[in-house]
Amino acid sequence: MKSNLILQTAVSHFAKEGYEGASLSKIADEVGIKKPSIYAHYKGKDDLFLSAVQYSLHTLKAQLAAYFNSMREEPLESLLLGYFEWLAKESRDNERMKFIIRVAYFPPLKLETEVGKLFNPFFDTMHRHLTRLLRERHRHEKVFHSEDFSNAALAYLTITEGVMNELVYSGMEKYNQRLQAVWPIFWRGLIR
Amino acid sequence: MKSNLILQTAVSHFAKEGYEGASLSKIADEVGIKKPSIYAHYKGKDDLFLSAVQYSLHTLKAQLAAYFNSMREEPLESLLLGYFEWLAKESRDNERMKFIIRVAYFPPLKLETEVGKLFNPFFDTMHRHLTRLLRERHRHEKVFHSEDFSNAALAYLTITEGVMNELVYSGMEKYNQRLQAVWPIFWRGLIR
DNA sequence: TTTCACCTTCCTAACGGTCGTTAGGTTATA
DNA sequence: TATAACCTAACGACCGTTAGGAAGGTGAAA
Repeated sequence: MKSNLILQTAVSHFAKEGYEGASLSKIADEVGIKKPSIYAHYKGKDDLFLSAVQYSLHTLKAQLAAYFNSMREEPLESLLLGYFEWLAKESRDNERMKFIIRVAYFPPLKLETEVGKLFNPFFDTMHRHLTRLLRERHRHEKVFHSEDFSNAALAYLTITEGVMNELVYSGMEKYNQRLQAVWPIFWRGLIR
Repeated sequence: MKSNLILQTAVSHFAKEGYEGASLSKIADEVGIKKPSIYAHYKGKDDLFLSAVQYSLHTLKAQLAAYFNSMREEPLESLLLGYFEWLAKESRDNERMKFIIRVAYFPPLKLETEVGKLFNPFFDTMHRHLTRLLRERHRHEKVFHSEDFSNAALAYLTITEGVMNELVYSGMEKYNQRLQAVWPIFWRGLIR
């Protein structure tokens, strides 16, 4: 499927150079075709970009579901902390995570609203599922200091983003450093 | 000073469109001059961009020093929490903060190393000053759970970045929401 | 005090290059 | 035979940059 190869190459280029910085010529070069051939698969640069966003979010969603499902039986702290390791492992080689973060924070101005329409439901779903997870765990075993699970989930997501930025920007070492700094404090503040 | 007006306009454009997306024509238009006139003040786009980074970091550094100095006598939690309010107020109208964050996380590829040379000392200084502040406060009054002040400072900075991203991306409302979610947990985890 | 050279700042015009995109044709697959 | 996938060629638009010159101010020499 050439169309999919174009998409993945595009993700990598958009991640590294941004929407404006990436060029269809260079994407086509890496795929091994000529620039106009891209138009046999996508309507234009915007279409390719939005398809890349959609594809990336869809893939991430599936991976997240798989992770949380596989950790269903684990203790809560292993699950929440393991998520960070999982994120690091997942985003080490592939550039999809970097692309997602870049687009979330700095979408191209002219596609801002359309990007938002793709992202906002994603974040809301994340928040909702996490809130439910915390609440259910608390029902079986009173682990938390507060019963405001929505805010606890939001706090967790905030920290996720904080260290994830460090991951895409400064690499694995500083990421682990940050994680080890912030997690004990956060966890201690969270539980009873 | 026309040269300074160009610089500030450039900051605003680079913040909104990124290095590749911003164009010298549009910057010149907003300043009220023609594009080649920029070359009377800066050697080229790269020079203008790096000057903008330097100027922004220099200004931020001065403002930070002023804030922490003015809060010298305040209780620690007021100082640390007030910093978030201060950040929000400072970055509401001006685009300098957005520019700084964007450049820190997604510098133009070809200027990556030079940008790093400007940013890394800045973050290191922040981390060092904050560590010292926490240690000194603890000497006068035992407030903290742990005595690893370096990691506590790092955790604080991580949270700062996490919510600050929310500020530049989603605006004031979601920023406050996140801050109110994460702060009580963080503070509870930090103190004895 | 005038003159002249110099420098800064701005301009118009134009350069080569890259961008995204389209037209139109070829080839292979279904 | 129709359609999808690719090609070459070329389009207009914009990019950063340079050349070359006009205007105005500054400061030293006459």
